[in-house]
Amino acid sequence: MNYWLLKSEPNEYSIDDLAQDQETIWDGVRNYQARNFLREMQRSDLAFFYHSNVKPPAIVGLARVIETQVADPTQFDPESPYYDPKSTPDSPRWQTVKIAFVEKLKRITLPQLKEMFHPEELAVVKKGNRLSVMPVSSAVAQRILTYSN
DNA sequence: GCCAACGTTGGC
DNA sequence: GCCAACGTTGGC
Repeated sequence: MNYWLLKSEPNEYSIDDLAQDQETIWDGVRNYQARNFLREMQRSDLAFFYHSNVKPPAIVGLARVIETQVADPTQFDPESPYYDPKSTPDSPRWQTVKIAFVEKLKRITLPQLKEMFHPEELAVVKKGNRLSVMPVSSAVAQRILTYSN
């Protein structure tokens, strides 16, 4: 089983939104590196839910991957800001996953994460990192879970 | 609000 | 295929 980190701006979609919805399709990712990680995800993988673009940014919860290789529906929707006219239902360009709410965690802020981990251990503490989907090693994941329980 | 980092676009 | 210009992310 693998661990991941998913960034979201809470004014777009927060952990409370996920707690209310219980599950959601992680749509709107339009970065190839992030998509490649989404393609690697397997059912029952766990993802840390991270709030970005707020003060302070923080890990706030946990989600579980419940369905993989989901074609992002927004790529076919001309009304969506994520519409991709070059993508067809026969060969969708953007795959994602469906995730389910697991729990809210005791918040770990970015400054705290920087104290706990080196940039090589956890990409989200690296300066200038803009990737919205990234892997987390199980050693790092265990330390986060221990800290926030 | 600023701006560093970095991905994407498009002219050549 | 290079790279300058441009746009976006996201911490500060």
